[in-house]
Amino acid sequence: MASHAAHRWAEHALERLHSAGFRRGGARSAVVELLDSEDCALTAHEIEERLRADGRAVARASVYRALEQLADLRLVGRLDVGRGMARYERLEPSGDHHHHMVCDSCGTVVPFEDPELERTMEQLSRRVSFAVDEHEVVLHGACGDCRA
Amino acid sequence: MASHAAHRWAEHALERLHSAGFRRGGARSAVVELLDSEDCALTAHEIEERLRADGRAVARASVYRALEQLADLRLVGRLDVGRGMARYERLEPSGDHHHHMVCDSCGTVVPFEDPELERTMEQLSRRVSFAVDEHEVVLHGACGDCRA
DNA sequence: ATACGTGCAAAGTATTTGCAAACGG
DNA sequence: CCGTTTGCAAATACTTTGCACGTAT
Repeated sequence: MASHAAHRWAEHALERLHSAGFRRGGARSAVVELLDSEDCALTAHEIEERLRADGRAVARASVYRALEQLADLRLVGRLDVGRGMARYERLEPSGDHHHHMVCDSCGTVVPFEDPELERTMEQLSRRVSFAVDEHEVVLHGACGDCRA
Repeated sequence: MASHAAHRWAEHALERLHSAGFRRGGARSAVVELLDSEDCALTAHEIEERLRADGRAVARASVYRALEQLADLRLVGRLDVGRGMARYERLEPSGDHHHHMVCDSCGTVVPFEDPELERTMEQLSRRVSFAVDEHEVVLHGACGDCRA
């Protein structure tokens, strides 16, 4: 899965955690490694599940704690697609990011990128009264399979 | 507050509920009236609170049940801005809608409209693999007060 | 009169927190 | 060694559900 750029995000993240004064514990590192290997947002439950499947079981509380710390350092993004549970994914230091489509019948979450959308959001951000530092776009609808 | 168009949304909603086979109960009607008088998304808790303040106390469960029914009929929209609780607001039959800016330090939610954004979203919706029937845009950042 | 609607209390789910034991630096 | 990190279990917060009673039609 992790076929992405030069120095993996995991390295960057662990480094940044270290420089922020965090020690290198097993649970947190496992969460970082897992997020590095996934290209789209996972729920805390999915993260716990996959770590257990990989033989690196980590307590649920530790997953949440790691995600909170990572989110505070802006190393991961928290995403809400309206199914009662938050999703988390790594944030590229480059600022590169995607948005999400959610199938309201089966729940599948699919990422998409759109430069035109980014351009519009950029301009919009300058026009509004808030100091915007992040934006989130979610499309709701039916995926290919569910249109049948 | 409710200074909006011709026949109020409340009438439209109650009518539609009726034609969908729902009886005109007190709790649900109170929720409909309240949503009619508010121009932006409220949490279930805020709705319960305001109804109580208005002397029309409604059980929490009834608030949730009413909101679910209204959402199913697409009379209200459910919105998640990432603070652990859902927000609800009326949906105009015309399709007119706004999006939201969330202040990450104080939690304030402020609505905004942007025709250019709508145009972009419209085009984007035709370009993707899903059959999109709704979209949601959330800007995160700092409101005027919190930038101090 | 007969279902549907409502309130209350209890059950669920997702997430957070307290605490003692394990561990990194 | 000492303070951080972790796991476990209990606590919280929001939302849903079961049931008995009230109410609209």
